[in-house]
Parts: sequence; structure tokens; C-alpha cells
Amino acid sequence: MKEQGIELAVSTVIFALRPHPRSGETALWLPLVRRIREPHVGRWALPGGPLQCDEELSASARHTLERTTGLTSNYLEQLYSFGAPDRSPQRVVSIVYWALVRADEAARAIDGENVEWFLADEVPELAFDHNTIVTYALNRLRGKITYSPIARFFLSPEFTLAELRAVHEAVLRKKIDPANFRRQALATKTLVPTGTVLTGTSHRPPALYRFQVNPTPERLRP
Amino acid sequence: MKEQGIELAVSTVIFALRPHPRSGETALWLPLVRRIREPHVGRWALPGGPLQCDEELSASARHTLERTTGLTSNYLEQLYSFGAPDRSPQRVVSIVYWALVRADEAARAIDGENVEWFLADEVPELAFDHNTIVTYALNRLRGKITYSPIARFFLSPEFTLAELRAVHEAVLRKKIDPANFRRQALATKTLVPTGTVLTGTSHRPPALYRFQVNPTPERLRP
DNA sequence: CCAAAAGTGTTTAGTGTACACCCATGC
DNA sequence: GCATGGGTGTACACTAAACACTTTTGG
Repeated sequence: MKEQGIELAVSTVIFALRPHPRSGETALWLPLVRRIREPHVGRWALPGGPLQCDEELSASARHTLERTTGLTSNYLEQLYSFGAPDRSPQRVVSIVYWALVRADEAARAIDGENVEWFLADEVPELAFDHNTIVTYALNRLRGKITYSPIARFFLSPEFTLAELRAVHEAVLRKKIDPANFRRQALATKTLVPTGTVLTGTSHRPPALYRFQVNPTPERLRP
Repeated sequence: MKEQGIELAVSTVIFALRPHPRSGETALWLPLVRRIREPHVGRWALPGGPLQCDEELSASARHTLERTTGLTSNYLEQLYSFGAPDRSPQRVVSIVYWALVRADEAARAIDGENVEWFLADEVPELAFDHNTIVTYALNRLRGKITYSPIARFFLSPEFTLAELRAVHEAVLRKKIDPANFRRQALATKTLVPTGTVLTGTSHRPPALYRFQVNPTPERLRP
């Protein structure tokens, strides 16, 4: 009944939006770390590390995020736990989290010696089963953004509806009707107009919004 | 960077349908195990055990299921991983699975010395954070059954639409319009009429169905 | 005035829900 | 015939999508 020899690691899939190098349009990126130890030396892998004794699982993921990118995230969620016995000679069980980083923050991320950002849809062949994990995380992100207001975690506190829509379009990689998107976004009642508009555009100035900080829980409504 | 002292366990929330002892209606049940060791000796807890070196995570969950109930399951899915540092003096990280067991099988489950079945909505105060886990699993089951055809895993291969509906009603604890349920169930195209009916009822004999074994994937359709 | 994006209105198809009604069986 | 659940039809409200149209800015 010994379980000796099983290593427990926490990895994190970190998503951020940046311009696509060729088309210039906003696209999904994620940072990877080059392995400097066997197995899979030289291969790119998800950032992560062994779980510390006194560390929350989510704290470990947050530390990885901070260590590899110098950034913090407003959104961190557990993705899945992977642990096929054949992942490597020394068996490793990985508890994987995913995080969203704001675009303005991601722009000033520090790229360490062995850290590099890749287009989420063009990652190279990774170490271990990390390609599977990235695909899994992408599916979760694309699924969740359609029914949950997580797009906000890619944005600054104040934003226009066009910016919010651009996040959805970049993640889902498809054009969205601006008129219908506006109505659906406003129908959620989570958006609050700031009363100000964004000037300096070469067209009609769009209104600025922020997300509701404390929406009244249903059980407390009159 | 040592992670020594962290124990990795796999637990399983096992759901089955049985008659409610008071109302007689079908209700959700789950088996719990009485702890025979510190910490929390005497308390009820989710069945589980340490992960073996050469064991798949899901295999460990399946073994737990077999060991505690003598049953097998057609549906097993990873739920979440829990691991707050204060869960016990000896830190334990639990990877939790959930499983569905067919009603006819559950009826002949073996109840071991320290195993007892409880109504899913009336579990006692459990060891560790297992109450949280049970609530989490219940939410997942109730959420998933509304958009995924998992109700089938509670049923025998052949069943009537009334039986399928009864599963939904028992899990969600609410009455469902039979006419609308029928239409929605048939609209999924996953149900195949066997051509036979169930006789012996005191009313019009209902048609029997089975679930489509190999629905043609979309990419293969002409 | 023109271009461009913000923002509004309208039409259409589809879907979930409530409920009236007929059907087939045992008693 | 009658009770009971199986099974069908239908009207209504709500939602998503497509798209025409008006508004407001910079140049």
C-alpha cells in the first residue's frame, strides 16, 4: 500500500491576448518554459513545479504564474489532474490550473531566459502530455467564455463594448455581430456604464463600461 | 523544494438510485465508509485510498468502487482535486472521481462491515472536507444530467421513457412534463426504439428503447 | 459631405413550456 | 365503461440570428 515515488506537481496554463505577428489581429498566447532537466530536456513545457508542503494548490499555481511571467492574474481555476503511470520514468501526477492575464499586463511581462510566449493554436510539440493539456484548456476557455462573463479578466477595469467583443472574437476566432453582442452583454445586467465615453477615435465615441462589483445575490433581493 | 510528506489519495463519490425509505419514491444514494484510523476515527468518509505506483488515476477510482460496493460502473469521471494544507496533520491531496451505478446492480450491492448507504441529500457530518466534496459532486451531477445523456448509466440497457424520466426527476427532485420530456429525449437522436413494448402494466404498454451504441460522428456523415 | 464605428429597431426561425386531447391497456 | 399512464397536437413566450437603419464623431 506504499505510494512512494509519486511526485505531485502543479502546472498552469496561462492565457493572454496579444496582437498576432502576421495578421495583427488580437490572438491568444501562452508562455512555455524550456526544460533544462531530463526527461525531455530542451522541449517546451507548461510552467509549474512540485507542490510545497504548506501550500494551497491554487497558491502553487499562482506562484508559478508569478515566477515565470512576473504577472498576477485575476482569474485562476483548476482545470484537471493528469497522471498516467507512463508519463515518465519517475511518475508525476500533475494538478493543472488555468489563468487569464490582462492584455495591458501581458504587454509588460518579463520573458525569462527559458520562457517564451507562443500562439495558443500553434504550440510546438511539448514535453510529457502537455499538448493534450493545452488542448483541454483551450476547449475549457472557449466553452466557458460563451456562458460565463470571464472575458472581463482579459480587460482593464473600464472598457468599451467593442473591446469586450474583440476578446470574444479573439478567443473563439470568429466574427460576432456587434448589434446582437451588445444586447446580450447588456442583458446579463453585469455591465455598468461609467457615464463617460472614449474620445480620440475617428468615429462616434463609444461608451465606457465596468463590470458590476457586487451584484446582489438572488436570495437577498426583495 | 522537497514535497515529502504529501500523500496522494483517490476518492470516489458513488451515486445510485434506490427507493426512498419514507416516501418510497426513487432517490439518490451514495455509500460511505466508516474510518477506522485517525484522524477522524469513527466518522463517515468517502471511499478511497492511496494511489498505487503503477495505477491510472481512473483505475484507482474504479478499484475503490469495486472494493467498497462489489459493483462496477459504466460511468466514471474526474470531479476535482482537493488539498488544503490543513486537511489533517499528515497532508493529503485527494483526486476525486464520481461514478454512476445502475439501479438493478445497486440493489445487490454488498454492504461491507464499515460501509453504509446514505441519502445523497442527508449525509451526516463527514471526515475531512468530504461534505464539501459531496455537495460539489451533487451539483455536477445535477448540472450534467440536464445537458448530457448520462441518465442512461442509471438504467438497464432497455427502458421506457417513463423510466428515463423518473431518473431525471429523482436526480433533480422535481416533476417533469412527460410530453415535453419525450419530445426532447427523442430529439437527441440517441434513443432507438426496440420495437417491443413492456406488458404487464395496468394501462397502455409503453415502448422500450435502448441508447444508440455508435452514433455516426458528424465528420463521417455524407 | 464622407467614412466608420456606435447604437437602435425589426423580422424570422427556433426552442422550451404549459396544457388540451386522444390512445391502448387492465380491471 | 372507467381509470391510468402512454403518446400527439398546439398555442404562447422567449431567445438567437440576420440585417436594415439612424447617430455621432474625425477628417
